[in-house]
Amino acid sequence: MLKISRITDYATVVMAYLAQNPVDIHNAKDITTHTHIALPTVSKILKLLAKAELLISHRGANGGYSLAIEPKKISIASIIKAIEGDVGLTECAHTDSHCQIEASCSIRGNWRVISQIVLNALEDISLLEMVSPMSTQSVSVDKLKQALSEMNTEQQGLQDE
Amino acid sequence: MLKISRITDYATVVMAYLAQNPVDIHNAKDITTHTHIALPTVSKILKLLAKAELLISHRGANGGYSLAIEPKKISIASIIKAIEGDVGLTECAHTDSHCQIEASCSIRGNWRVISQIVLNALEDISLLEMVSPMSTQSVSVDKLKQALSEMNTEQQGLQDE
DNA sequence: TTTAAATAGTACTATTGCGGTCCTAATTAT
DNA sequence: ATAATTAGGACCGCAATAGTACTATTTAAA
Ligand code: FES
Ligand code: FES
Repeated sequence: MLKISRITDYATVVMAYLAQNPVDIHNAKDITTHTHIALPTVSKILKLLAKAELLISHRGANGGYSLAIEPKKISIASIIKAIEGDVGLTECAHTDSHCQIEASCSIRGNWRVISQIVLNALEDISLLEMVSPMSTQSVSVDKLKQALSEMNTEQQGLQDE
Repeated sequence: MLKISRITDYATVVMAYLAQNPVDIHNAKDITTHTHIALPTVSKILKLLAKAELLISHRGANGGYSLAIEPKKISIASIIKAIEGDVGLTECAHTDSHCQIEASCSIRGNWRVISQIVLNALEDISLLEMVSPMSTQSVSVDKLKQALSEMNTEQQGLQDE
């Protein structure tokens, strides 16, 4: 259903929590108690985030994790990528796809473009924004829509030539 | 991995095929042979699309399906919705969510907003565009990105007040 | 130097969701 | 009447995912 896996969702929760104290080091247990996500799950998430270099891990006693860069510079897209690997909206859009109907499919390329558009949208939302509440009926959406329709008409022109 | 289910992907293929002959009535068998998607699967997809009123079904002998409205007016988002029901990027973003950490989760609202943004992007891509090839490195992406970053800085302002 | 606290890495299981199939009823042109 | 179709479910098996557990490694502190 065009959705992100739950673990990824949890990852954003964890990151959001850490973003509230960007400097401090938090260990897994601490994060568990504050986010109410099961300890093993938190642990798993933290490892993935560290591997993706969004977090810095501090091993040994008094260890834990801290943000690698400031919340403003961390995009939602980067968190998603950290957990889910490379993202494509459709199965077939991936490079190594072996879709059965691939031969007679004319829209694969287009899905790639669309994936990019969505990714770009997520790339431009930072963790910082995630922490503070967004305005639900923000002007932004209208603005976005306008930009998109402009882009569409332009493309239309390209296609017609 | 932030992906659309394969059936939805197939649905776009079916719709794209129909869009090439917007007037004609095609039955399931015809569509199967042209798209190379298995017959039962095609059948299933067609039913869903008809239920969502994207297609008109003609029952009985010589029956089949035809587009309910012109390709230009059919958005990718509407196709996705037809197959996958209401869309939300995260599990919890749905109304009837019973996420365990719901109580202590501060970002649920924001995920709703983000879902909306993505949806809007898909809302503005029509089936017509899906049929003709999009330019892969289109100017549009840059334009979109620009619009988004503008929107971000504006929001930043809102938050700081 | 020893101990305890913490992460790294990996392997495992259970469950859910999804893709795909099939069957019966209802409808309609011939 | 008959044949061709869609409507609407029920159904199953697989694969991906969520969640757990265990061992090795690292490091601060006693
Ligand atoms: S649907 Fe698989 S390649 Fe187009
Ligand atoms: S993660 Fe479920 S409500 Fe926020």
